[in-house]
Amino acid sequence: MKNKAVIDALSALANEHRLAVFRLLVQAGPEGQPAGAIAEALDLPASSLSFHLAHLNRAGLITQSRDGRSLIYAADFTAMSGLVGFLTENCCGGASCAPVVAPTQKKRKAS
Amino acid sequence: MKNKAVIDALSALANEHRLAVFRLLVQAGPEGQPAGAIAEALDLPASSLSFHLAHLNRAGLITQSRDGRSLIYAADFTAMSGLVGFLTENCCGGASCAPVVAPTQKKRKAS
DNA sequence: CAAATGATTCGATGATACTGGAAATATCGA
DNA sequence: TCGATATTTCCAGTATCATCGAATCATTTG
Repeated sequence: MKNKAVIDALSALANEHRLAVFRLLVQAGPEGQPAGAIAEALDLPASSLSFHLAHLNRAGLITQSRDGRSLIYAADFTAMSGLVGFLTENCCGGASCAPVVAPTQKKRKAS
Repeated sequence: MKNKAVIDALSALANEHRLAVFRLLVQAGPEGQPAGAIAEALDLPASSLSFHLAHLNRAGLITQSRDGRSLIYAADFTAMSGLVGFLTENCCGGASCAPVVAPTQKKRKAS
């Protein structure tokens, strides 16, 4: 994964709404969701959502396909794993990060 | 890791210079590097670098400590692993991402 | 074709981020 | 204390990002 691609992906996810969209699509699985459903679930104006979807799409984190009038968006797991791979490569690859990742199972309800 | 913290970390890394700084510090290891050395290595004006270091520090990705006149910055591996943990939790936790992460080893240290 | 529907693009506005020189702060050594 | 060194803070100017209503585009249906 190129440096530029990593930055694009990071800045795409570095936004409240886009992170929410992405998580929603990850949960929705490979079948994805139409834009309208996302807008309703996240309570976002259509034009705003479209802006964010385009951003995520440009960054390669989600894919777009048409089904009739609806545009279906789905998370691109390959890109996601590439990003995580890049981060772990630069963090855990050499050092003390890896062992810390696993125990992150605790479900805390911090505000 | 809270949602807000994740966004802070992502947006901190979503910048060419800050990502470079962070990678440099990761490579530098727990001992870190003084601001001046970072500025020279990355060829950044002191005031610009200071801005970025403050940003990374606010996001919890790096730590600051003083050694004489020098301020030493070091990567915070815990925060980093928290971020990676969050991302994998939302990606690989449920699906097909995990298997892709592991094989990302071209040059690996003795296991 | 025309109407209805799902979604994008346009455009103006406000907010936030980045940059880097100059001035200020902190520390060390003589 | 003075001067040199390491960094930060201040400030302004510039650039980029986010918002969302209105207009537009694409598709289906009658």
